Amino acid sequence: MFQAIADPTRRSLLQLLVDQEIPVKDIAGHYPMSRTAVSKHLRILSEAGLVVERKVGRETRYRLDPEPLLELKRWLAYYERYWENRLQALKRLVEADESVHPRGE
Amino acid sequence: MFQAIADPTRRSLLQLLVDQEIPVKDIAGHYPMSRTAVSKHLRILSEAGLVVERKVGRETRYRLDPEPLLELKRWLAYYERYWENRLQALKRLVEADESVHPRGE
DNA sequence: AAATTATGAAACCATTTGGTTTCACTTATT
DNA sequence: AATAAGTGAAACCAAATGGTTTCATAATTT
Repeated sequence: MFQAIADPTRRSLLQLLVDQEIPVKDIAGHYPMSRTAVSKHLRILSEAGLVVERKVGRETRYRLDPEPLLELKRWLAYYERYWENRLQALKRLVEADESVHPRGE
Repeated sequence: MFQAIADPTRRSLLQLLVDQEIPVKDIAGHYPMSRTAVSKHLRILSEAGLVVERKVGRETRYRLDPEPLLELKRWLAYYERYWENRLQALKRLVEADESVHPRGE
């Protein structure tokens, strides 16, 4: 999953597929690379579960499945409190300084 | 940044440096690879701003700087509403089903 | 039935990545 | 002053990555 979203093209694909189901040909139209290359990116996203494919006639349509991003959210939540600590420490510094140099002085 | 956290060793390093400042030698002790390899991972994290280095005598100590993860949080927030939509859709389905098969039946 | 369209698989290629070993350099320690 | 310790830079290597082109196959259109 982390690997899947590491590539900028793939992140762009996720955004494109956010609430539409699009066939490979049309997806590829948005990118400067070959259709095959796009197809390979889609496969990687699919293996990460970030995208769902559905065959309709001779085309394969893809759409976003954001569910695996929950893992990322959990991972991130772990660090969130640390940067909150940092921000709070900063805030305390600012406030301490204000008691010495009150606003409007 | 996305690239930096794509590697499992580097994610592990972030966790290790969460609230300690540790010299390279000690960091490397936690990993099966060479000190040089760990050092290269640390450099990548450092370039992404996820880690801060400080030279103390002959050693270089590292600690986490979670600030760049804010970008990840923002990226994630964009998709958050989509999976919330999905969860709500699921919830509606379950509730609709319960009106047909009430609980305790 | 023949031609066209949409696609993935395969073979290939250059570059990046994650690792190694060796070496030089700076900072302790004895 | 000599030795040891902590580190990064450099050269090197195998494997992974992101791309290409070509080909086979299945579905659609004519």
